[in-house]
Amino acid sequence: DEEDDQNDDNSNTTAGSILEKDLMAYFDENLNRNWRGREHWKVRNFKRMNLVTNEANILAETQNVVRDTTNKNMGDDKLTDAKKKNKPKKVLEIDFFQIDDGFEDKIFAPKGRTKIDMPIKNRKNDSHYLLPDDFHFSTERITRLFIKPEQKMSLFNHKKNSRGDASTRVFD
Amino acid sequence: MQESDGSDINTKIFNSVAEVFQKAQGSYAGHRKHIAVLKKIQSKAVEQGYEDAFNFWFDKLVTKILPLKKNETIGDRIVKLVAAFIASLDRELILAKGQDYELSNDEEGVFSRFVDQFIRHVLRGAESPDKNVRFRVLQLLAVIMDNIGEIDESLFNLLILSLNKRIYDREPTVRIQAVFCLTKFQDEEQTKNLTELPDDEENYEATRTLVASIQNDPSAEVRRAAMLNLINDNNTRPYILERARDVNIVNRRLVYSRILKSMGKNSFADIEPHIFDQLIEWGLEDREPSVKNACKRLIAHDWLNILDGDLIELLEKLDVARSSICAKAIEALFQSRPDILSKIKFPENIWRDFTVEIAFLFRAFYSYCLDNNITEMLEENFPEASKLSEHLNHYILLRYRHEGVPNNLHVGFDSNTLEFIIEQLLITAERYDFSDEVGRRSMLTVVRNMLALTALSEPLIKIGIRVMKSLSINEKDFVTMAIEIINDIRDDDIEKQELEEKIKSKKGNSHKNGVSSDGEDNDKTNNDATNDDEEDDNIASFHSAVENLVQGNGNVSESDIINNLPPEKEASSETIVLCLTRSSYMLELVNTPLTENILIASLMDTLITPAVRNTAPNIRELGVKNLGLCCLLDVKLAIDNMYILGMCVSKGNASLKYIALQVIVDIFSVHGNAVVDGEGKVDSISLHKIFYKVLKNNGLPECQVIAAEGLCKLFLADVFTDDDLFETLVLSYFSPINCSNEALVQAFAFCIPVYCFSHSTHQQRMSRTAADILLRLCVLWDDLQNSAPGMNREAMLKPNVIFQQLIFWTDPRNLVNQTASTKKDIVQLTFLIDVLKIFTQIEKKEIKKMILTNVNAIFLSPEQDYSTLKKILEYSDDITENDTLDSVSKNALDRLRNNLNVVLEEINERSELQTKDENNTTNDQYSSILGDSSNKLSNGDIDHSIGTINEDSTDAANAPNNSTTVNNLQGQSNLRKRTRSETEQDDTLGNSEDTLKQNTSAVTKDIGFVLPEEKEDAMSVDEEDNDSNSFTDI
DNA sequence: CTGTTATAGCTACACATC
DNA sequence: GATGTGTAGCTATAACAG
Repeated sequence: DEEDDQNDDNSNTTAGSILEKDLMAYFDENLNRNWRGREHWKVRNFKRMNLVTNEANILAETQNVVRDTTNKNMGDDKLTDAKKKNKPKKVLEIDFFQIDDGFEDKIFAPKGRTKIDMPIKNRKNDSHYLLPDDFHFSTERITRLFIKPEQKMSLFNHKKNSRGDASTRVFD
Repeated sequence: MQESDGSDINTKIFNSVAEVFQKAQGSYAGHRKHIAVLKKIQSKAVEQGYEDAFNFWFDKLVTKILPLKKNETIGDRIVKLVAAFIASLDRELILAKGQDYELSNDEEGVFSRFVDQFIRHVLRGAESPDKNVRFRVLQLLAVIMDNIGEIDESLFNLLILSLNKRIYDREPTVRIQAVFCLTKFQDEEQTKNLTELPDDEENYEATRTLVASIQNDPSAEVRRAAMLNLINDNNTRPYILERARDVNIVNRRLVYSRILKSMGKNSFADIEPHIFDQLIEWGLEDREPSVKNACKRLIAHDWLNILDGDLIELLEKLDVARSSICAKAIEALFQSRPDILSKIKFPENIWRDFTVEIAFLFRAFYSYCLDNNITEMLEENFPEASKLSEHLNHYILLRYRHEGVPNNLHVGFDSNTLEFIIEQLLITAERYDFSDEVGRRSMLTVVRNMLALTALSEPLIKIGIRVMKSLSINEKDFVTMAIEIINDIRDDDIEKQELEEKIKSKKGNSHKNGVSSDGEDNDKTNNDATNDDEEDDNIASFHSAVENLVQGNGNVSESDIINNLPPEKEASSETIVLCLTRSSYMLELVNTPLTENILIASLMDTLITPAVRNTAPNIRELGVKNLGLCCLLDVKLAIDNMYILGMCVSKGNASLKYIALQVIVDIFSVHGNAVVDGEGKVDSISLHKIFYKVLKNNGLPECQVIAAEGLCKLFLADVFTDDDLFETLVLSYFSPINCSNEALVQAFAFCIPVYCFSHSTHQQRMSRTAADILLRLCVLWDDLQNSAPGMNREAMLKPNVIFQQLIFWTDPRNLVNQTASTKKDIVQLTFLIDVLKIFTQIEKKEIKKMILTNVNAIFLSPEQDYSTLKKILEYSDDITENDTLDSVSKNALDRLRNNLNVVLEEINERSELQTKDENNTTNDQYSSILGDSSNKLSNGDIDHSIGTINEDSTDAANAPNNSTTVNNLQGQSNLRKRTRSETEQDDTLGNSEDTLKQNTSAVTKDIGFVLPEEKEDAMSVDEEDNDSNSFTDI
């Protein structure tokens, strides 16, 4: 616990120094696939930031790695086992000489009540399975001012300064 | 024929064919031989009068492979064998016919009977309940389709009917094969009918069916099959090419890597220009790198090769003058083909003969070299600045004056071409090396005089001003020059008006009072001609000005301009627009505060303020934009104008709203909250209300987007921190009334996660509001499901998905600022507590289930606060006891409770372990700080207290709060339990006095959210909307 | 250089299974 | 309808021939 305490302090100091542009790139990268929003987002976990390199994280990560590798080894064994079981089962051969009377009846059986057609509602789709227009929202876009695009606001690292002021900067 | 002989031969045929099949299933190796054998068996059978027997047994044996599932190698081999056999027979026949052989034994008849029987046979399985059979049947048909020769009409009809049924098979694999079959039945006639005949359910034309599939089939692979096999002509091409926006990545990529590539040179001629542009833009802007790369490769590799490396020709095809995406295209080109860079040369002799393509290449090449620091190329290819300015001047004169320049070379140049060339040169000039003073001065002269031309197009004004900025010594110099140009334009106009008035009054013409130029138009026979005259005048003054400047009399001092008092007459509205356009582009580049910029202050008085008050909408909008730009330079000015800007948003028409809203957001972005709430300032609440109003008004979707994007910015910057406003923001993301506003949805899809994950205070705000958001949306969804059939029920996400979203947004593991304490973060837990708290307000079993089944997505960890976890457990127990749940929900809830117990157990174990290990020292310390932990000291509490002593501000702020809220919650929970049971009893009696009822009624109000006529306060979380309407007065 | 072939590795999508 | 497994269709890299 004491270590945790220590690490907390470290993280607080290092975390503040993440560069704004790295943060912007981070969000742009991670939200690239989710641009359509709504039903199109996937629970894909955000790629964890590897920008912060404080002791706590290294510690935590190494611990995870240790656990992971042990797990992986176990899992690997299981996987390979499973694969070995699966692979040899493909020794199928048909005896074309064996023709019993009824075999065609099964194959050409009437569909009966089995549903072999697509539901009607799936046969037409107004979207035509096309993507919507892409408005390309990005950190670049939301940091620049509407009427003065050359001027960018600094969104992520303003916290330390003063609240309620977006402290704009000008990049030449 | 004797029976014994007959059955003997019959058996023989069966055995022979079966033997072939038996061997052929093992490998592809002997297929050639097998086919020869089969042919031999067949011809022998025919000879002996046993044609039917062969057909019978062949078909029967094929039947055996029909149940084999897709990709079963045995099945595939036999299918191949059949295909190869039939193809071989067909080929033989064609060959024989071609060489006019006498067909001795009716081979043609044998073949067509064989095919006929085979197809009829396999079609028996076309509607088999076994999907594998259906797949194999269609697969067999597909592979023989090319080689079936002529089939009779009844079979043809049967086949077409079957295929048109199977195109709607349940299984995608079957449909894919059906598509393959149908592609063989296309012809030109059908594609014509595509556009000429109306849609018809009973129309079984293959092309029409395929077009329906390419657009409507849910399976990407089916659409892909249709795309790649649909006949490619003028009628079908749009359907194929629109797949460049297919939701499936592979399909999109194939448009570039296959379709367009195979079209080769025809791509340029056969595709309509606007579609062509669109394709390139879609490709180069695609979110998927693989699609983007496919498009880049198409342009930079395939197309350039087709054109023998002729870059200029490629640029012609890309239509550089019209298409804005070309800059990206050529950048990709330079990147992937560095070899062509060295081949690009701009010799002196082509300088006066630029085409749009050369001009574009010139500018793109320059930018690329500059961006990539290829200095040797820069020195080699680009002239000194004074030369550049000369050339620029040459094209400016060509465009804006018709005489005095040798015309013969440029007879074909229209004004658009020239303007494009000028623009390219100016873009180059903006980043040119002007270290040579003579060059700088001459370019400055050219640009200043260009900007004085009243006929100058807006893009040229924009880039001209930018060039002037880059040429200026400092910002003050820049502003001085720009304002001088603006004043000159205005003064000239007024002078001209006065002159004309004199002439008119001399003529005794009565209609002079009509507002200036509008009246003038009547007198002019040809508007263009007059403009040109005017232009010639300008060019004359342009020349004299050049003279002056070259002689060094150029710069007018600041005081000169200020002393040049504004004339009393007003400039014409056209002139005002010219001035405002120039000033806005100037102001966009200015950063020094207004207090140090007296000239701009004067511009405010003479130009901008009157423009804002002007009645002409376009002038007023430009005025507001200019005003906004000035406000960005000065807080005081911003404060003074907040009210008027608010009025513009609340009372103005759509386009005024649109610009004023942007201005307000930008002002907040720059000045923060300093512009509101104070002596003589606008109330921030009133401004919030404006945002609510715009956000809710789906009649103006563009404004909604600005409001949403703007609010997100301001929340991100922590300028705005109001929970209710934030809640409204999130609600509008999920609201069904906004489902068709793509830009809005995308803005939120980007901004909300950025907000939640950028800071823990942001995530806490989401956590605080999330439960209420969820509740409101659940009610809304329920209502939507029960609404009139006309409503689109898909317009809204299901509550379970919304809940998942909210869980994701409140997950502390997604924060960017990952620290060791992240694991202890309880933001998500407090959200869950709130959800469990409002759980009883949800009435529908269906919705309860959707909530509970997702409850386990919450992140639990023994690092988290003990009492909070405990609280969740208590709520869960409460629900289990008092609610009748279906088994799925119950299981989910039990799992949550189980997990909670495990975690709590672990915390207990750890703390016990710790107390043993650490000999009480630290614990004593902390317990004395905690003071009240009378029950077993838990590790969670310790962690928490550490957080409190730490300087971690958020923890410090939250710790006490959380514990109190938790306590309150418990109280409320008990209270609520009672209320709830009472409610259940009272429900039938219609008692509506308790708080719960109040809540529901509040919620019912929100149903108006869906119904446009009642939408007024539907979305707004803000309760009293009607009190202070600061912006509706006046 | 350009194009082909072989190889391994990757990811979004499809399929199977419960 | 959520899950895990399988696979199509690349992408990258190298070696090699033309």
